[in-house]
Amino acid sequence: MPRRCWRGGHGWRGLGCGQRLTAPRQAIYQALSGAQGHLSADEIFLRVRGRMPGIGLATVYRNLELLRTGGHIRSVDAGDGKARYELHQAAGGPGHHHHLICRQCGQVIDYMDFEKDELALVKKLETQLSGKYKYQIAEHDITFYGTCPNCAKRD
Amino acid sequence: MPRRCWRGGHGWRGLGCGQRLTAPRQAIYQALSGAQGHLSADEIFLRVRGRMPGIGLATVYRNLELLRTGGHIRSVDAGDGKARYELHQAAGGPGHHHHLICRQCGQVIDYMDFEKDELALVKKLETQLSGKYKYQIAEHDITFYGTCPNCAKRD
DNA sequence: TTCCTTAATGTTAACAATTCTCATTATCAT
DNA sequence: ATGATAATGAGAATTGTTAACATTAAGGAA
Ligand SMILES: [Mn+2]
Ligand SMILES: [Mn+2]
Ligand SMILES: [Zn+2]
Ligand SMILES: [Zn+2]
Repeated sequence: MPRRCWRGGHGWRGLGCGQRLTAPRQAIYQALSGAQGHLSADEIFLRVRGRMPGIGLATVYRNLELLRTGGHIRSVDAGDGKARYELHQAAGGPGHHHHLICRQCGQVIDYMDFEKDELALVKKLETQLSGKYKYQIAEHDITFYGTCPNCAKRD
Repeated sequence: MPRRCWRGGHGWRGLGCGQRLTAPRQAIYQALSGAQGHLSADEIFLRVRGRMPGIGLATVYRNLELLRTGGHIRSVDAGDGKARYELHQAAGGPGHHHHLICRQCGQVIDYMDFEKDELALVKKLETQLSGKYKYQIAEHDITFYGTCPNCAKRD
């Protein structure tokens, strides 16, 4: 008979029952926690490999997916063909924010300049859309695209 | 000496100087124009190949990129690993709208329920961000993610 | 502690979307 | 019509990501 697990042995919030707290997993989490977000899988791989030479790239991908579905991190598309990751607020990341992305160099800026207005509109839209299209809305994303001052210079 | 081109020979808005109006290019544009948006490169490829059996997939990719940088189309990430494309408003597409995407099946819904409120907020944000970060902001994207009624049923 | 189940790992091959190479074709300014 | 060269089609190559599989090790039970 399959033994049920009533309390997770380790204390990591979001790591479900049966999921183990391994060294690579912690290292990948710390890599994201250390640098401020928007790292790609291979950037994380290189950083972790500094302290843990034997780690495999597949392990990085596997754990990023696990952390993502576990709600610890979210992925960001900077338009350079590779997924980028950042810590969620609840996992020690920055607060709720949105992105300003340079179409030429891919720079990603976190901004939080909206306060109440934005939140109010988002709430209203969520209610309206949820009712009209019968969607259960889980999250939203607001992104502005443009040219950063650096790229504007050599244009 | 390189001859300069003062007026494009053909009349296609957005096709720059030196760019030629070829049959594949027109067919790809029409494929997007015919079906209502959110087609992937290989979906476009298959449709165009119906009327133009010799076309190559690389040609589709090349022209999608050209149409995109020319401002005729924009790409949408539905989360299924392949880029999807839709006509811009000015190119005969639907009006300015945003997206509601199902995380499970990838369905993309165009919505336009926002009217003035949203536009006002976006304008305000654009001004504020542009000033604060010295970005030239070209476009924005607002997307809500969730579960469509179909996927919610078999959950 | 020791044992056992099985989640997780590292290596490697496989994959799918996209881009590149290059010889050939076709557009269009002259 | 002609010539310069943008664009094409065929296929190989590249890239980000996932799958297979034999091996290791986390952590609950005894
Ligand atoms: Mn961010
Ligand atoms: Mn759309
Ligand atoms: Zn830039
Ligand atoms: Zn769905």
